[in-house]
Parts: sequence; C-alpha cells; structure tokens
Amino acid sequence: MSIDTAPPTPTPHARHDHAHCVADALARADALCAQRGARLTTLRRRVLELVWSSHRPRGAYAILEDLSQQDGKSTAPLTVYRALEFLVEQGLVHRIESLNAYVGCASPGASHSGQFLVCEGCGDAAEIDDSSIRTAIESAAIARGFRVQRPTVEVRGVCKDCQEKHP
Amino acid sequence: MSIDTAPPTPTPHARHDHAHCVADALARADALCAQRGARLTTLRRRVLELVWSSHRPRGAYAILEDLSQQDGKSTAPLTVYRALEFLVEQGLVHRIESLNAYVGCASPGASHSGQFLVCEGCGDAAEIDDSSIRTAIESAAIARGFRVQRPTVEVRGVCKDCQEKHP
DNA sequence: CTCATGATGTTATTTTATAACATCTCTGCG
DNA sequence: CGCAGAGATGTTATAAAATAACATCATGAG
Repeated sequence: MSIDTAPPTPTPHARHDHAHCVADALARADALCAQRGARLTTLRRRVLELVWSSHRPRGAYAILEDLSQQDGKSTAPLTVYRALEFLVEQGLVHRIESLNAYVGCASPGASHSGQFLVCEGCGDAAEIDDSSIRTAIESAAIARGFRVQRPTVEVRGVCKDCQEKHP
Repeated sequence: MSIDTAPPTPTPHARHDHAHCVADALARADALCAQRGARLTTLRRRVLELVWSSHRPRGAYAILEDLSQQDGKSTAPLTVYRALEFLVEQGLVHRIESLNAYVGCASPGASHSGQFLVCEGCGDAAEIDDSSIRTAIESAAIARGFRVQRPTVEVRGVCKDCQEKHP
C-alpha cells in the first residue's frame, strides 16, 4: 500500500462535512494549546491543517510539498518534521508507524492508546479507542512483567465502505 | 530509541543458550522451507542467521554490514532486502514497523498475529501471541464492519529484567 | 526595551528502501 | 546429459524518510 501523495482531497467515501471536521480539529487544537501554554504557531497550525486535509495518513514529504506549493517556494524537510514533532508531542497528530505517515488525532486531550484501523482500499486510518484492546495488552504485558509505556496497534484490512464497493 | 547497530552479541540479560536458540530457529526454517518447497538458499539462510544474532530487531543495513564484513567485500542493500522479503513472506522473520527493523519469528508456521513487547532498555523485542489481544482487535474491527487482514501490535515499554536493573 | 528562550531557516548528510536491468544457477524435462 | 525457463542474485542508480549542526529570527517575561 502506498501513502497518499495525491492532492489533499477528502476521502472519497467520507460521508461527512470534512471542512467542519477540520475546523473542529483546529479549534480544539487552539483551545488545548492555549490551555497548556503551548505555542501553536502559524506554521504548526498550517501543518496541522494539512495533516487534516484528509483522513488518510500523509507522509512528511507530501505535507512538505503542499506547504511549498502554498508558499510558491521550497521548504526544508526539517521545517515539517519539527512541526510534526510538536504536534505529536501535543497529541494533536498521530504517527502511523507502518506507513511512515501522520494523521490527525480524533480526540486530542483524551486517551491516546494509539489504535488504528487502516484500510488497504481507501487508505483511511480510523482511530479507535477500544478498552478491551487496551486492557488485553496491559494484561498480557503484566503477565510477563513488562511495563507498558506506549502501545501501538495498527490493523491493516478493509473498511466497511470499501468492502461494499468491491463485493 | 535506536536500533541495534552494535556487533551482534546476544542480549545481555538473556539467560538462555543463544547458540541453541539460533540453531533451533535455523533447523525449523530448514524444515519448514523443505516442506513448502521454498528455497532457503545459502544467502537467505545467512541473513536469517544474522537476524537471529540477537533478540533485538536489527536494521537491514546492520545486517548488510555483517554480511559485507563476513565476505570482505561490500554487498548491495537489495541483496539483503530481497532476502528479508523472502524470510518475512515465509513467516521466519517479522518486521518491527516502529523500528524499521527485523527480528526472528519465535514460532514460525504458527499464528503470526504479530504482537511484540519492545523494551526501551535492552532493545529486545519479545514476541507474544496473546489470544485476548487478537480477539479484542477482531471484535473491535467487526463492530465497525472492518475486515482484518494483518494486525500489528508493538508495545513499547520496559521488560522485567530491565526494570530490576534500574529500580 | 532588552534579553533569553524557543521557533524557524539553511545547508548538508544519514538512513531506509526501491527501480531497472544484467547475469547466474538451480530444477525439471526431453 | 544438456537445455530451457524460472527464480535467485549481482550491479548501478535513485528515491524516500529522517536528522545534524549551526545561523537567524520572533516573542514574551522582566
């Protein structure tokens, strides 16, 4: 499966008001950062918006291209990586390890157990926060004397919509 | 956390006969491949052995260096990547997504749900096959109409031995 | 206003992975 | 055996992802 490098159109099968979705995410980010005294600068906010351009995880270099295109001049990779680092630290964005790509966090400020259903069809990464999974991982770890710091769950498969499209 | 690029010494805290561990893995690989008619060539077998040099996931380029050093001449990355691809396909090796590294499979031929406890201390990746985790993921997916193809679970934390060392 | 801290810019480099094509080497079959 | 063809490996080049080191800029506390 390849990472989305296509223009940042919202997910085809997304039957939702994506503009609202993004606006919401940005508003929550503003609120959270204000509350924490974290600096959601113009650049960081722009990168966050670009990450949210769809529900498909986007690679750092795809975001870089968007940024460069918007500005009409080329930007350095570090610029993007630093912004992403900040956003991940603040829990506003998740990194999908198996894709080397980034996706907006569905509920920043909340749990962050980092569970994703990644569709091979449309590329969407649906974030879930399933307590049974969290508990099962914790229990399995405890049974082995392992102290959990950061659980990562990335499930590849096919989402409902894509199954219906290719029956 | 950094990937192991150090010489392939067995894990410090591993209180087991690692030579036996490796010999076992190779023997099982031989048997499995013979049974399947898959060609475990000299190169592939050497790469498998190098992956098994410790229980720490090793990067492709680390393996490449070992290989080059053994032969006294430099080898191309593709050589290693192709061998790894084969080994992963055969389920003899797992790729740890969050580390871009590879580790020997504890029980080839069996389940392969791909669950790992990765220690930040020693770098070891312990493979587990916990049915509660598997079930919980499957249930969560079904509840969302998502068809699971390949679940990936990589839990960062601190293993028992490392906790005892740094109390 | 000033200064210290944190953010961004710039250039270069490292690390990880793949593409395209040539050559070799087994393995089955005549 | 010896040959054909598939699969494995070699070779060269390049793409993709990430970081290092250092300079400059901006912002907010005092």
